[in-house]
Amino acid sequence: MNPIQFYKCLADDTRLRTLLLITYEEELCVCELTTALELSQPKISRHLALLRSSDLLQDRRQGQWVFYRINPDLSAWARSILLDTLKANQHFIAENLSNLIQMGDRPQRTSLCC
Amino acid sequence: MNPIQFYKCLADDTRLRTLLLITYEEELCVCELTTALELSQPKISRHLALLRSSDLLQDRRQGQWVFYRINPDLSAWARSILLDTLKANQHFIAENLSNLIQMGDRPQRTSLCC
DNA sequence: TCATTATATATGGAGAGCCATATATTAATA
DNA sequence: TATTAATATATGGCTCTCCATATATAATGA
Repeated sequence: MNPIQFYKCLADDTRLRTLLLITYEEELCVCELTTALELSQPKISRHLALLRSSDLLQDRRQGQWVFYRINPDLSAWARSILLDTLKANQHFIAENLSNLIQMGDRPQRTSLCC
Repeated sequence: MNPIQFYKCLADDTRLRTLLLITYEEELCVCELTTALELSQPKISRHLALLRSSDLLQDRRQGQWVFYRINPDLSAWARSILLDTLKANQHFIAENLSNLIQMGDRPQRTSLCC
């Protein structure tokens, strides 16, 4: 992971919040992110596309929903930095997490095992 | 330290190299940076001014030279991220460090103590 | 099964604002 | 006067955003 490209991804409000929320929640779909961030769906989708094409995020479709998670192949140091940033800045996404918790009708994840 | 502002500072080639070089060398002056990065002096100065006004760097004048170092009041998490980024990306600044080592007439630091 | 409609997500194109750079000049120190 | 560094200005390019539209899946009814 090229550090410049990595930090360009983190240097935008929408993208950093998205990355920290996904780091915290492990996996989120587009409609959950639009609710948490209170932003339009095309805007979210655009930034998700950038994060996907930069190999920071991985997506999987489940029915009508597309879920995003941190790319498991992302460099260890980059993953560490996301975690450290989250730990030191939990207040930064507090309101977004609150929006998420209050959201009704969150899509069910199909369990990946068992 | 606001994480967005912090990552905007890191999301530029000149600035990230500057920050990592200073993290490694502890303190560098503008003319050393121009040699290490092979860039024009106004370009370096402009980025240094941004890093200073964002409270990532601290400057001190010694004679005709101005030395920059990481602001000791920078948040611990932000300093950690600079260190971790350096550790994981030493190759990224290898050529710049090599330029610095080969530089003749590097200004003498007056020792701060003793 | 087929057609229709609704929901979820992605993308093309255009406009606006921001940022990095180059050049020229000024300031400060020796 | 020479060296080092900072700043002012103009310009080009990039990126964020918005709107409209396209695509994909699901649900409903005939």
